[in-house]
Amino acid sequence: MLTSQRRALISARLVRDGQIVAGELAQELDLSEDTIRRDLRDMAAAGLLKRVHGGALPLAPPLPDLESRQAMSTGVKQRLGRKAADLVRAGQLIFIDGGTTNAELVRALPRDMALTIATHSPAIAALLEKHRAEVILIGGRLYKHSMVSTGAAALAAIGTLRPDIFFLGATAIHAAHGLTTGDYEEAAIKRAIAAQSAETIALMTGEKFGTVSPHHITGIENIAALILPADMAPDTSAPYRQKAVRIIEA
Amino acid sequence: MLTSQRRALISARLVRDGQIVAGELAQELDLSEDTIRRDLRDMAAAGLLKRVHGGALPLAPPLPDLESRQAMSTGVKQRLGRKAADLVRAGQLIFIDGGTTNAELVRALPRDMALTIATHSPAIAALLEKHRAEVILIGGRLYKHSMVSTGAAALAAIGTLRPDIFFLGATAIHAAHGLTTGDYEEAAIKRAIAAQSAETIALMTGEKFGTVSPHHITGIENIAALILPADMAPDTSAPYRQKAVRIIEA
DNA sequence: CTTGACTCTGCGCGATATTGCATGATTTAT
DNA sequence: ATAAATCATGCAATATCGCGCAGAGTCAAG
Repeated sequence: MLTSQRRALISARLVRDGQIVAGELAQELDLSEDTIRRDLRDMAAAGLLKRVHGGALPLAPPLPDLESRQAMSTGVKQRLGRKAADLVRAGQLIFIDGGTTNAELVRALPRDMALTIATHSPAIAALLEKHRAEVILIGGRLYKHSMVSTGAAALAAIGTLRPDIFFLGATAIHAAHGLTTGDYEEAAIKRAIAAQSAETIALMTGEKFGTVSPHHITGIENIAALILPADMAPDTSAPYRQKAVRIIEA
Repeated sequence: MLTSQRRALISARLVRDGQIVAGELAQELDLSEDTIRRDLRDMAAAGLLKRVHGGALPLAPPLPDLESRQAMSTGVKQRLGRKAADLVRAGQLIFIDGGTTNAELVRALPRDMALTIATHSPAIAALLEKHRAEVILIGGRLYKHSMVSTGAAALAAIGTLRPDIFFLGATAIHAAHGLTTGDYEEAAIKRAIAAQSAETIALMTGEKFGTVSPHHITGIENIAALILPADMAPDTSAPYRQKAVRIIEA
């Protein structure tokens, strides 16, 4: 790869991602970090970017929305959300759990798709304003930590639904202990939704693998598909591949 | 995440939220609280914010924010919302209708007040995340235009509540025709909530006065208080003053 | 064809920066 | 008044940095 090509790529990435992380780019291009650092140093001297510890930033900050979203490194979650959206078919009733990863799923859903979407997360419901889909909001007492409806009212409302797909978010996943979360009520709700649904699909970011939280949701064998980042360590994801779960890499 | 990005995020949050809570931000960014504290300490030393126990505050009241908000003509809604918030007492159960004016009411509510707040608006519910109040979310089919729960499920859930105050939003208000709105289901829901509540308080911006929408909610005589802008034409508000309604000017 | 100047790249090294944890002090809430 | 939360500090582990050096490739003059 030519130097000028590489520098053009750096400029393009700054526009696209709003940031450059020297170590990541070196690994991606199979170059030493020194080379990237030299590029960044030179380009900073040429006034093309702002050098910071760990990488570089654009001289003028990008759009506020883009900034805040990518600052929180939602790239992984975006990829998971897109893969999940690919599994949805027109006419289905899908249930979407709370959480920022599932929010990315909503953002990835085509706005004009004919769907019925149920959720117990007000944040997810609010995101669906511009979508054509019919939205069923599950009410109840809001559990403050994860901001989803819980309690008897929520359980009763869920009992009337038979979703085709339940997109599940959990706090932790472990080969032996399955999917777990931190709150008793929250776990009960997720269990109830999963029991009503034809299939449950879990979206999990890498740091959750191999960890366990106090309250059990369901075993891995009850998950129809597990969506996880493609760049995970192979031995981390190996136990789940053996459990005959469908693995989707994003 | 790059350090300088994180600090930029902190600055952005200070403008947006008017405060930083160290523990919350640490959890959200998956960092130790020490790192956030160090950021706040350094930024305070650099004169970018004011360090306080538990987090940080902006140095000066965020003028640009206020400016841009009022440029979007939400200034009136903010004033209405503040006056409405003044009517709330600790320990009460209040029901908050949907809409941007009621969103300002939520923003004006003290975050640490002991309350139970019911709402059928996912947007209002999402705003209450940082509040100490218990939140009861009314579920149902989301009516897309105003993004509130409607239908039998919502009506049933409302029937179990006896709110002290219902903060009502409506599309139109007229001395003879009372409060009206554009959707049949929405009107039915608002009627049901008002019927359950000890008192109903309406927040109305100036342009709604003297107008009528197709579906009737309730008459002016059933409104305990009407909060309206102070800078309205006197003859516009005169008919409502004569109806023995309590008028609160904001 | 050979040689030398030049550039680019990767590696090693010591210096610096960042982060998380432990500890004891301080503040806040109940 | 007591418990819990928050804080500052020191320390150790890790990441990143800048610099010098050497090998590989390029190019042009000899």
